[in-house]
Amino acid sequence: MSVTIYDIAREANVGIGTVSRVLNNSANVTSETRERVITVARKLNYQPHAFAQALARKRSNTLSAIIPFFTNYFFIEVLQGVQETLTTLGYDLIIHGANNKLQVEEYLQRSMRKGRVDGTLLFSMEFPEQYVEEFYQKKTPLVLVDTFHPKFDSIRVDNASGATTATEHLIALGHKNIGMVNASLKSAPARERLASFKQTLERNGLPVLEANIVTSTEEKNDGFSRESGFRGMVEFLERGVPVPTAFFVSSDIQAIGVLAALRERGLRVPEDVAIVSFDDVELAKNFDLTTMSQPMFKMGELAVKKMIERIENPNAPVTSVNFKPSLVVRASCGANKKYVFHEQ
Amino acid sequence: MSVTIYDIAREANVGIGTVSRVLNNSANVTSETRERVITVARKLNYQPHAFAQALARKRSNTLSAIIPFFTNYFFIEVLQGVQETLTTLGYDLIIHGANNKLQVEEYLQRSMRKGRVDGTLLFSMEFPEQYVEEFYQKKTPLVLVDTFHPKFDSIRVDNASGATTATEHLIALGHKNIGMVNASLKSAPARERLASFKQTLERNGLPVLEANIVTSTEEKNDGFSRESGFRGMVEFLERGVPVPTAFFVSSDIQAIGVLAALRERGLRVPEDVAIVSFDDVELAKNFDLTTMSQPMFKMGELAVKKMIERIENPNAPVTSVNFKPSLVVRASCGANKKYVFHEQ
DNA sequence: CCTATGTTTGAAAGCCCTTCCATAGAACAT
DNA sequence: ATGTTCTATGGAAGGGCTTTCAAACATAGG
Repeated sequence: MSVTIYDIAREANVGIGTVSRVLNNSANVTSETRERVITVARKLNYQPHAFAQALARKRSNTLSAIIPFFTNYFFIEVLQGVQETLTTLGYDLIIHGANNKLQVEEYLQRSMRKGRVDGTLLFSMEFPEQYVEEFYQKKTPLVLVDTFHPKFDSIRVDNASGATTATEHLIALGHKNIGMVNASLKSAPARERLASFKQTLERNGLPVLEANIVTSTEEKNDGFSRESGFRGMVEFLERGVPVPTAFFVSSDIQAIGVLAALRERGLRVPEDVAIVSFDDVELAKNFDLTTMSQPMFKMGELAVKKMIERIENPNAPVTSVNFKPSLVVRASCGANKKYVFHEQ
Repeated sequence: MSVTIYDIAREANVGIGTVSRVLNNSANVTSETRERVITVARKLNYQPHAFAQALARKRSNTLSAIIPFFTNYFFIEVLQGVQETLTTLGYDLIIHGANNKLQVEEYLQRSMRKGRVDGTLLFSMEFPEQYVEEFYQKKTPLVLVDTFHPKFDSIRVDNASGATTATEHLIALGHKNIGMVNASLKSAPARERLASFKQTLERNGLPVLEANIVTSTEEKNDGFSRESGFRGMVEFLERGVPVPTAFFVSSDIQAIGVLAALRERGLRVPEDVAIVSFDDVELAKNFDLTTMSQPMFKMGELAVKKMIERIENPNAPVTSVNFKPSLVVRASCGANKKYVFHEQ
C-alpha cells in the first residue's frame, strides 16, 4: 500500500539497513549509495511511519500538556512559547484540556500509557498526591508550570515579588490608603499575593486595614473572574468605609470587573481610584491596565527546555524556577500621562 | 522492563492472543479466563503501549489541528469543543500553532507522515492549492474549520447571514445612516460581510454611501485588530462627513478600537453612535458589545464529528456546513436598556 | 458412539522501523 | 602475496501489539 523502506531498498538495490542509515544520516555510507537512496526515496515520496519509528527508537518525540482551559489568556500565551520551542526540536504536543481534578487525573493516567509521550507538562493545577509515587517509579518526566510540588521540576511566577512591586509602585505614586481586591484564599497565588501586599504596606509604615481588603469567596475559578471582581468592589463600596485612593487587584480579569463597579458608582480611574493588577494578559492592554507582567512566552520556552533536560537526564536534581513579574505601566494607575491605548 | 502482554500471558497461563482478546473485549473468551487475565493485568499494573497498538491497528486515534495562534479568542473556544468531543471518543489531539503560510505547509507535511495522525483539522487559514493533489491521493482525512475548499469537508460561519442580521438589527432600531468599519478585503470573511451589509441597506431602501465605509489596509492579521479599528475610526472621523448614528464593525476586536476612538472624540456609545460587531469572543462580553455570535464550541464538536465520519467513510461526498451566527444584544447597540455587564 | 458444528485457545505472521551483527571487500602494512 | 584493519553493507532481531490460522476442545445431532 504505502511506501516503506523495503520498497526503497528494492528499488535502490540496497538493504533496508542501508536505507535506514541514509534516512537517519548515520555514518558509513558511501555518498554514492546515499545519493541513490535519497533519489529513490524522493521519487516514491516516502514518508516514515512515525509510530514504527517510535516503537523502534523507544522514543515518541511527543509531549503532552494538561491545561485548564479556563485560564484562557494565561495558558494560551505560555502555550505559544511551548509550541514554538517544541517545533524547532521536532517534537509534537498533545493537548489535554482539563476543567477539574478528575479530568486531570484521567489525563495523567493517559500520559503514563507507556510510550505515548516522552513527558508531560502540567499547568496551573495541583499535582494529585496519589500519583506522585507512580510517576516517580515510572520515571515519567513531568514539569509543572505555574504550580508546584517539591518532587518535580517546576516553573512559577514569583507572586511575592510581583505583589511587592505592584504595591510599591502605588506607594511611590503617593498613595497612603491602599486597598486590595483578592481572589479566593483557596488559591495559592492569591494567598501569596495578599501576604506580600500586607508586608509591603507594613514595611513602608502604612497601616494594614482589614476593612480595605476584599476576598472573593467564589468557587468558580477560585474567584479569578470578572464577576468576582465586580461583586467584590460592589460589596466593598457598600461597607461604607472611606474608599482608598488605590487598589491592588489580584488579576487583570478581576480588575475589569472592578473597573465596571467603580464606573457604576461614578468613580473615575485613575483620577479617583488608581488600579494595579496582575498577569498582563492580552485583555490588560485593551483596558489600559497597569499590571504585573508575567513572561508567559518565556515560561513556555523554559518549560520545554526543562523537560528536555529531564528526559535526557532523569536523575538530575529537581529544579524550581521563579520568574519575577515586571511592572507594565499603562493608564489605570495614573502614573502615565499619555494615553497608552495605541501601544502595540 | 515494563509490563507487556507476554508477561501477562505467562503469569495467567494463557497465550498472548488471548490476552489481547481480553484486553480488547473481543468475543470468544470464557468468562473464567477473561477474569484471570484481567486480574493479572491489574496486578501487574499493565499499560498498553500506544504506539505498538497504533502500529498493529493501523490507526493512531490521534488528530492534529493546525491553528493560527493569532485568532486567539476564536480558536480557543472552538478548540474546547474539539477537545471535549475528542476526549469522549478516546482520541488525542496534537496542536500545531501556525503563524504563517510556511508553517501551515510544514505542519501539513508533518500530518501526512504516515500513521502519525488519523486526520487533520485546518483552522481559519487557506488550504494551499499545491497540497490538494497529495492529500487527495493519500486520502489523508482533512476537515477545514472557518475556511473553505471545494474538495474538502468544511465548517464555516455564514458571514452573509450574520452581516445581514446585524445590519437589519440596526435598521430596526431606527437608524437611517449606517456606516461600516471593515477589515482588509484580502480576507474572505471581510469581503462577505461587506457585501451583505451593502445588500441589506439596499434591500431596505437605504443609500449605500462609500464615504461611510472604512476598509482596513493593514497587513497584520488582515486588519482584524484593535489598532486597525482604532485607526479606521480616527481616519473616518477626519473625513469630515456627517457621522452615522450606527456602525457595523467586522469584528469585536476592531470594535474595541472603534470604541476607544469614539471616546477620544467625545462621542458616546450607544447614545451618539450605536455599534454592532461580529464574533462574540470573550472580549465582547467585557465591553458590552452587541455582536453576532458564532457557535464556536458547537463548531468544534461538529468538526470532530465530520472528521470521524470522514475517517470511517473516506469516499463519502464532500460536505460543507454553514453555521448561522445569532445576534447577541448587549449595550453597544442601544437596544438594551439594562446594564448587561453582569451576565454570565 | 461417531460425526458435524461451533467455541476457545495458542502461536505465528505482520505492522514498519532501528540497530546489531556478521560478512564482504577495500585499503594498508608487511 | 599474505595478513590485518576498516568501512560499507545486507539482513536478522527486536520493539509490543492485533489478527489470522490452525488446532484443540466442547457440544449437539444422528
